[in-house]
Amino acid sequence: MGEAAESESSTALRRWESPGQQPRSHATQAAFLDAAEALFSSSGIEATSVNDVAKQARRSIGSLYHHFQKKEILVLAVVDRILGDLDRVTELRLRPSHTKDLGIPDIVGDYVQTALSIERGRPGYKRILIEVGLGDPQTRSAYKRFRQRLDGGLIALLLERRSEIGHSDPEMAARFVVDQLSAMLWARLDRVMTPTQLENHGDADFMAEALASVSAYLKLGQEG
Amino acid sequence: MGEAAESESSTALRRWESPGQQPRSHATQAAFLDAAEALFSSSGIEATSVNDVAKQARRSIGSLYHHFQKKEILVLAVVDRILGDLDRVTELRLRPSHTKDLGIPDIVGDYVQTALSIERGRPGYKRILIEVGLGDPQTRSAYKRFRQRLDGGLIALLLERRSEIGHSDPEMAARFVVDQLSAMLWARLDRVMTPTQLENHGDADFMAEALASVSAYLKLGQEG
DNA sequence: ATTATCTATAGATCTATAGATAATGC
DNA sequence: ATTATCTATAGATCTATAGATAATGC
Repeated sequence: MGEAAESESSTALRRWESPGQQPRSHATQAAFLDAAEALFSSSGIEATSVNDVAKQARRSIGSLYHHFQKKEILVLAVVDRILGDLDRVTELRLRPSHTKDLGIPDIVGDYVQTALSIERGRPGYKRILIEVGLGDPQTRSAYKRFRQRLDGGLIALLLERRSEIGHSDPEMAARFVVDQLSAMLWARLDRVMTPTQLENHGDADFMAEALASVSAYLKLGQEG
Repeated sequence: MGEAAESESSTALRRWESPGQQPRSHATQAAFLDAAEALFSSSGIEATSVNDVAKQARRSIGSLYHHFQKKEILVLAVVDRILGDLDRVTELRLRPSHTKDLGIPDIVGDYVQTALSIERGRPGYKRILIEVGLGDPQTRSAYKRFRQRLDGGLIALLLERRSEIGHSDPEMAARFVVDQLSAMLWARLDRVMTPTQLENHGDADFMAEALASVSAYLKLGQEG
């Protein structure tokens, strides 16, 4: 639990950070961030007024503006907190100690389960990232950096096990597989606007078919 | 070419439809719809004011409200037009005459190409459907009906060729494949917030790998 | 003395309407 | 006579600030 550990690898941006000398500041800021994140993810950012946020946080609008100079800065603070949390979770999962001695199916299974648990633990966070990212290049690239670390990490793990892969172009095949998995996960977890044909099947069925697909496409266990 | 044809199969809702007795009404309404769709898809609906729409359409705000009683009704009209157009395109593609004598790889290739051309011909339409759908169950179910017709159509075509499929559960496998393809297409076409590992590869590479994956997973040509 | 919080409100949108003017079609 | 369009603006938000009051920490 070294606090310094996150400083290097974080894709978060920390574009707000008020001086905040009194301890109660942290509780208040957290209350505003919690309220904002909840309202933003359920109703959208533009549809949420700063007064809604203050009301939900049981604080005044004046206090909100004392901590966050503009609505935009509150929004970016919410985004930063989300990206920072995601970084921390994925950093743990990608540690070599977690993955050594595992074959490709286990690695892929772990990736799928991590993704499912992240999304279910924080439903709607992507809605926020999308709404902000559409207008803010910095958020877009911060999110891309996060995805690149996560997906790039999985690709590296797959290519460390290239002896298991029978596909004639393992580099491209690994990238294709990562695209395929993350796209399907996104679709499966967005229950609002992306209907899927397998939504009546449980995670176990989904996972089994995903592994079968990856295994067949990569030609696992048949050296090329 | 057969105006009555669309009435039965359309998932569109036609919830606005002003009387519009004068011919010029149609041109004006189209100008408002064009302007609204363009602004909504690039800036978002909430961020676009009705005044922006009127300005872009080179008409007055009063005229806009003469044709569309509220902003909400303008929004729903834009959505209806999109869904109606999508219905028409996919209806053509799913005609039996287009698909007979084709094997599964050709069918899948055709599906992928149709999807790519739809999205590229109308970039950003999904942003509108998502923003409206998040708040409006009717739009959500209309879009789901459209997707169900399209994906269900592809599944039916695959299952008509079940003798080509070696997978032990062809029904589930067909559904999985459709989910997989549409998820990847969505990800590939959303260049804003969904980074992909294959974005530097052209459509030909993407298509080749997608077909290879489908073929390997379904075990095409190896009777189960 | 400094930081945090609150109430009240100024000022900037944005939606929607009223009412006058112009174009269309019987 | 009816339909379509325009200008001007009322009324409802919503963001952000001013200025007073309360809590904290040296």
